[in-house]
Amino acid sequence: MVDLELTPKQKRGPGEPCCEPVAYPEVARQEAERMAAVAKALADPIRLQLVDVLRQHAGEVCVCELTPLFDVGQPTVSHHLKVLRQAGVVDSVRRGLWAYYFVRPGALEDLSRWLSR
Amino acid sequence: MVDLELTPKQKRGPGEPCCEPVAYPEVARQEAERMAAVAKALADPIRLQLVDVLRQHAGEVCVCELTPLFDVGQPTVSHHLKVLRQAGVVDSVRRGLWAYYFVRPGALEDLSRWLSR
DNA sequence: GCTCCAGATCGACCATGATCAATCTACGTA
DNA sequence: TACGTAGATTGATCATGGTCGATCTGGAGC
Repeated sequence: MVDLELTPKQKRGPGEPCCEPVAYPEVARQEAERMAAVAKALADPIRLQLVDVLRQHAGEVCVCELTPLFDVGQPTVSHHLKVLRQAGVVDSVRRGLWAYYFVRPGALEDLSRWLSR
Repeated sequence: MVDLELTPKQKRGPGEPCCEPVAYPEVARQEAERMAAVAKALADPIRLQLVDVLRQHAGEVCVCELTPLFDVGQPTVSHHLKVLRQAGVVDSVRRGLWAYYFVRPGALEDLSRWLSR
């Protein structure tokens, strides 16, 4: 055990070391930032419920079926879907007048695996 | 296939049904809201990096080692740790002058499993 | 007692984000 | 062509949240 040279400010009582020095490599930082971006997209109750509904109906769900599930207006649902789409969590196809949303395959896997390390 | 009775506003072209009606049970809603609370706590880059650092050093890490890892002030780091603690993601013990934080065992499992469900 | 330090809390400031009313854009139908 | 509808966009409002400086708390040492 090496006796680290400490300035008076960092002086510690004998037998009371603070803890091991901690390093946080840049690679881990960048991965964490990507995970945080996905987590941010999921950090709203309505958005998480949207994802839940979409994946339970494997395939596509029309926006006109999603909107009445929540007591917010249609523009708000549209906004939340946009946030999810920009985060790469969901995608959509237009067919006629209607827009169909679906969870992008594997979109949640990275975060799930990161969380369970 | 039952021909649903539609008001003129919901009238659809023949051969162009919107999609299957969607139900979202209350139980699923509540679970989603709990998941959203955890996701919210993880939705900040600094907080996710804090979690990352803590779990990589299995055991405890002193706040005085965490603070210099980020270019925000000490009160801000303290704030983020508080958010994580209130969400049940981390916990802390005080020992002497120092506070040691650690990831609560299994704290991230629920969200991870929900995501990969 | 007093002083120093680690960490938490407070108060204020500012940026972000959720929401809605109104409008716009396509598309389908008559 | 004109009209109605699904959904996206705009702009404004209001709440939330990240940040910092200053202060407070409590333990350790003198």
